[in-house]
Amino acid sequence: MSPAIDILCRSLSRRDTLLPEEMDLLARLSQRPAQYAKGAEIIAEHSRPPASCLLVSGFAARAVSRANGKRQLTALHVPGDFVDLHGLLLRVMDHSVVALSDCTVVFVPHGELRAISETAPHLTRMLWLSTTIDASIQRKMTALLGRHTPLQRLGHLICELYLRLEAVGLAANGRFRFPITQSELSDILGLSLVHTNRTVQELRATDLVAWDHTNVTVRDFDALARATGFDPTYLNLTPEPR
Amino acid sequence: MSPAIDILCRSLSRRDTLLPEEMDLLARLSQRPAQYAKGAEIIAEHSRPPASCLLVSGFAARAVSRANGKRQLTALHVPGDFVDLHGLLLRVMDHSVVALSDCTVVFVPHGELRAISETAPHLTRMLWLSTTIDASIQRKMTALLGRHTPLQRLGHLICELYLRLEAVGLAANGRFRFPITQSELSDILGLSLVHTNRTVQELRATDLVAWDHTNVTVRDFDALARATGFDPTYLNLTPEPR
DNA sequence: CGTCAGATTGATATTCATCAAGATCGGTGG
DNA sequence: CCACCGATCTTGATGAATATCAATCTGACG
Repeated sequence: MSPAIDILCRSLSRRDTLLPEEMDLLARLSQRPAQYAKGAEIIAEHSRPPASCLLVSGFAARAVSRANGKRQLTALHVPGDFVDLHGLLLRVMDHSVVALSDCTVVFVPHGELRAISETAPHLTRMLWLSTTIDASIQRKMTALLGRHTPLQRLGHLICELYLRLEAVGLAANGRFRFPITQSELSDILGLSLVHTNRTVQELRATDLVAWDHTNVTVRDFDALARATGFDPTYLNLTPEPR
Repeated sequence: MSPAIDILCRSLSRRDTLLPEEMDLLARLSQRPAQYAKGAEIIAEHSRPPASCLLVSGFAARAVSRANGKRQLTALHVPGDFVDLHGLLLRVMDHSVVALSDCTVVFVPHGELRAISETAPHLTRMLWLSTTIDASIQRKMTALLGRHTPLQRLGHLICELYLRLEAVGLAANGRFRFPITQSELSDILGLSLVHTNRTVQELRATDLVAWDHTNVTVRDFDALARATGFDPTYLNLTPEPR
């Protein structure tokens, strides 16, 4: 099995059992691999992609740019995320997808995904599920931006990322690589660069998290979760019949 | 056909053609009707609903409440919205749904929706689509809270609501009913009540919108859209093969 | 007429953005 | 090896945006 499908299966299997024949269907999908350097645009806003992009390694984000030069990163993606699976249904991209680090992706043609939706109901629901989990995360982001302090937003983001990365085997013992600049972080948190810097320092001062440039170490996950109101329900990391 | 299924079909048909036999499948779904008074909780956070809620009349919202008493309304729902269709896959609610006005809803059992997903691929994609449009709207909300001024958030919300209500026949000639208190509005916009009040006044002062308690009149939609950066792409109101 | 929810206003405190400099660090050419 | 450079991080100072507090106003309704 290709690394791309392997990590996708790992991600989906955390939510419900995938049958061998379902994994097989996934393994037989066409894959057009591609590499993007940090900062590159993977999918352009307003484009009509003919294939969906599965992130295999690196960090990517959905981005909305404004006329005044401001930018909001509305979602952060980790390996195993089927970043624009929804493009299968939405057709026209209402945002762009950018590489926050060097990224490896594969593109899977919409036609073949649609074929799965015609013939494999449970696997279709698993793909549907993956878009609804994305939506759950998005909802949480909305609540964070609306009613949480900068420190809570940042701490919550760290908790979330840790669990998401752990689910695909990319984090353990409280540690994960997070190669992101504070400027990009400010576009996620909806803050100015200066304020983001001060918030990172504030988080460090709590001693709950150590953050040395590209490595984040969560020293006390439970305390961090408590302090930021983190409740992992929305990540749906419990296997359920779907 | 029941009013519930009628309005659902009207909403879906704006996105792609529904075949008569697909409408038929929807019409044969069991419906448990229910009424909720303004302020009532329709679905509780952390519950495991056995059915999904279709909003037939009135306004509802997803709500996330915080320990400190603050509340964020992460999404606004209008008639025709299948408010918690995603509950079919997510199982456990990570937020509550509340009635912002008196509401009529019907509940459709998950078992029957799952049956559709087993036998009617295109209709399944249409339901999937409806959850991804919800997600698009949520993404937009995130961008609004992160990088837009209060006045832009409010104006953008008005533009969006107008088009969504028009799509199901509940708005015309720039007018629609919007029975919401400024306190609730502040929970949508992520602002304090006082600041929300001043923002509403600021919007009125532009003369682009008249707002007399429960009736909103958009005087110049294009100008309002321009001023708030509104681009309707994300609402997917164009029919496409899905 | 009294009451109550919602809208509005003014005053003040806090948070956050912006502006303008430095400091740090890895890489690169001489 | 060293001087330089650009990207990133950090700091201080200032002003604008927003929250909070405390009234007051308004209209619907018993």
